[in-house]
Amino acid sequence: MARSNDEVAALFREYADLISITGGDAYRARVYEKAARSVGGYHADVARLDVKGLQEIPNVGKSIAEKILEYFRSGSVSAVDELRARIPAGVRRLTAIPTLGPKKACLLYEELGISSVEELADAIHEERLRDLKGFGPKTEQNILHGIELLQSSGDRVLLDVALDLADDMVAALSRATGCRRCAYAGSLRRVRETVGDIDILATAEDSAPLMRAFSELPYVAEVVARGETKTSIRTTKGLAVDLRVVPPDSWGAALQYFTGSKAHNIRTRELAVHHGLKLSEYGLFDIESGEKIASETEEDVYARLSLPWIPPTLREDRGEIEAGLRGELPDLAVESDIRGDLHTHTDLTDGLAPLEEMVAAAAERGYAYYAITDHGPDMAMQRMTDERMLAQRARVRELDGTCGRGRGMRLLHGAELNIDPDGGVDWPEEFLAGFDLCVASVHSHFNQGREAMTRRIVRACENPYVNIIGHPTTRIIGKRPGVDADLDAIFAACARTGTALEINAHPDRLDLRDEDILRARRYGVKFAVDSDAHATLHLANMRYGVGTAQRGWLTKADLINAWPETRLRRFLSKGHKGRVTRRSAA
DNA sequence: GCCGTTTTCGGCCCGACTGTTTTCAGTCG
Repeated sequence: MARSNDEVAALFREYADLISITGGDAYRARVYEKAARSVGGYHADVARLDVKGLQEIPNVGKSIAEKILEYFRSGSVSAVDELRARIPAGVRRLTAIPTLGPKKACLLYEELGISSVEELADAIHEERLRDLKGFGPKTEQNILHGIELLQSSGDRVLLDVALDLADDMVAALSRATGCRRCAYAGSLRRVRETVGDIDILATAEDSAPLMRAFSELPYVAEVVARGETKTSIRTTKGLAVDLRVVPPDSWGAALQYFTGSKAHNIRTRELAVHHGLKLSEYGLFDIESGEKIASETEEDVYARLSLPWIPPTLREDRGEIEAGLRGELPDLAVESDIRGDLHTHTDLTDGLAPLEEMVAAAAERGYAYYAITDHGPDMAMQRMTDERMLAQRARVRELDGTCGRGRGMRLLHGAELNIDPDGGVDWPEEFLAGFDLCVASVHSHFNQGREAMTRRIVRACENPYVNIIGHPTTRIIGKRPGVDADLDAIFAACARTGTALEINAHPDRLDLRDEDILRARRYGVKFAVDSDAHATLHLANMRYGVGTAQRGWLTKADLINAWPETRLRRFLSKGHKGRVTRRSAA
């Protein structure tokens, strides 16, 4: 079930689209888009706010506040219903076709009555678009091609896939003649969990050799647009990539511009206007004199807008501009702050590498501590027994303090428990007390009702030996939605019981996701960024988890695995004695 | 329809590329 904020956001996005399609005031449409974003990202449940509370949400004024109230009172908003009655839903769907926007969609509907993607394809084949103003043969082709792309759903790709490709492209372009600097920007630099297209930025006096090198990369399937400063291609796997080339002294302004997000850029450009300046990818200019004020580095550009440099992971217009102006940007956690990984597996259960190899690989990463957390017996196929677990523990104790910097890497013996449908876990408390820490996760029965699922996870938090809720929503990006649970109730339970929420760093999961982290931190919850590694190579996924933590505005104080070992052990004791004694004995 | 260290009314981000338009509108990011 969607959060009520998400329902309202979707409604306003639809309303904004309908306003555009019906040729309504473009500024009004934009206001609804902005309100949709603000509501979607707002921490409090809009269903529980009154007019006054609603108007405290940015971009929500009296009129929009009243529409929100109307929605929760009657289940619909009459203004939206009126436009829906005028424009079939299929017309809005037309605007999902690349190169086809609201204006063309409106014309197609009004002149030809076209109200679905299928009807549009038929109309083109029957040559019925021929005498429509603004539609030529090339437009027809582009629409047909766009429909193909839409139907083969040029989906967003996962962060790790896009990053590998981008690294490769940047390396290739950096070798091209005349390339001064080259880097990827866009959502990839902001470490979004999926990437719709890759933006690459380069500087050169002459762009031609770079554009040529770009078009000739081996995995280019199609050159979509080709200009002097911008070339767009589509890869053989359907991923869109843009290359922008600007003069060398525009590097900072261009990097700022192409890193986005769109909403963040709009805010920074508005800020520029308030300073009597104009901001573009070429620099920050004085409007009156046309003089260039800043352009060489991002720091320069932000500084002239009275802002500190804003880390790319924060650039989503989620309050970073306001925080920057107040000098209150968080000191974000970085990968080198991570002192250890608290959720990893070995070949004792479903991991690929033996304990010794995992420990050696962890030591290689310079960790101060490292936890081994294989599955408990509830995951029947793993054939875990008390004996096997205790034997592993003995071996972990032997290896403890034999690896890493100065042989000082401490090993923690833990388990990844399974949270059963009632909220119970694999072992009784007596046995759990022997572990240094326990991660507990949902692995089955994903479709329990919201209440039962919430109760289930809250009960796991209340277990005195459960320290971390692993991949809290169990979503798999693009494949399985997160469980339906009252996350706010779970966040409150975590804060109350001293249970950390995991930020699972596997690029398929990234669970919790950034928006939920933003909400959870308001409850005072602590987090653990874990790789959930099942092989030595997976330990390096930590970078994606840290990026996600940054997108959730977390500092190292928020991450239990960025804490010194003593502080971590105290947290793991959850206020009871058992675990703390083991620690002091060690 | 929202918003305010230029404003409670009059603004509202900026530029590139494409296609069809002989001067610019539409779309995109």
